[in-house]
Amino acid sequence: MARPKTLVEIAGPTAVGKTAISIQLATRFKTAILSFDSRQCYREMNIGVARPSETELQQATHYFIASHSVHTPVDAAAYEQYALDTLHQLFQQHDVVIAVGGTGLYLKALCEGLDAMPEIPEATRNHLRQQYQLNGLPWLKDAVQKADPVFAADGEMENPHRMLRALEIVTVSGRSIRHFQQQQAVTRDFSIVKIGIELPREILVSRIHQRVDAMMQQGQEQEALQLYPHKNLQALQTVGYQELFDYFDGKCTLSEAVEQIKTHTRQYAKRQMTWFKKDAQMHWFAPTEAEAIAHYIDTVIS
RNA sequence: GGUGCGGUAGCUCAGUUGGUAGAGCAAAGGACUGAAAAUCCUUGUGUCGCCGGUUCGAUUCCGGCCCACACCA
Repeated sequence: MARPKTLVEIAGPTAVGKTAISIQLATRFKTAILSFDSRQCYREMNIGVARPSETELQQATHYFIASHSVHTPVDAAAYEQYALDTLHQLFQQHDVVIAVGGTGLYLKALCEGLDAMPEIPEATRNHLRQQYQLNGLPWLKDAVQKADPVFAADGEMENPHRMLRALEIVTVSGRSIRHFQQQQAVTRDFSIVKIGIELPREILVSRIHQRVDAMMQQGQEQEALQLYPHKNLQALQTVGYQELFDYFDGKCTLSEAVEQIKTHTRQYAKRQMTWFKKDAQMHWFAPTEAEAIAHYIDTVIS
């Protein structure tokens, strides 16, 4: 009989100290780490997304870190598939696997699954986005109103991403996106322990500021410059890059760009906390409590 | 020292032909099933620089003062 398998996930805002804890836990449980970070998976991005260092990567086997290219972007559904495949393999050798990251939607996809949706051909997606670029929000509202009145009735009709998604689905399938969104969480064949890492806001803010300054010292400007030709790629709609692209475009000074990076990182951390705090299953710890977390995991899995 | 321009929300500013004021950004809270480090929603009382005068009423008009910037000496 197979032994029970457990996924221990470590969630929290950027710069809170998740990487160090996850490596300590992976070492302690002699296991591997699966990331759920939507940006550290791209090999072209390193400094700006605070990817774990080479030294850190050698201390534990990491998955979904520098595993993809910005030219073949990952989305939440692709992540779910990748993560489940990876876990299937890892659970052959380990009873516990550590997941760590800050992307709420990816964590949700991993824990609860996403409903199956029709595939959207590239051509359709590009066409609709182009129409929106050309004609703006009024056109998009009108198009959604006509094509998917069900979504238009209760959907976010000021949110271009959501409207474009609804429009893609109805264009391809002829049915409302609501038809596919069953919202029924799937049951995984492993159990899940949710750990949240948090710090008082002022402390997190000062850590964020320090980290941004450190990134600049490590050569983030150069890293961004190399990616500047690809600034419109989806993967590069990322804090720490867009602000420097604005600087390269002459829209602001370098120090203004750095201030913007700090501000946007603070705002991002706040959104992450909003997402994770509403999860009642999350057990919260400080980043200094690796031992307490390990004990907690022991009591849960035994 | 003189002249000019300004001093309004944490910041940048708008405005009130006299009835105590509003945008953007920031901040705070929230949403979020294939772009998610994305995208979107909600929230604006602040001695309107200080002191006087006129007025039923001044942030708004008048006088003085202080401060900042620019130019002239």
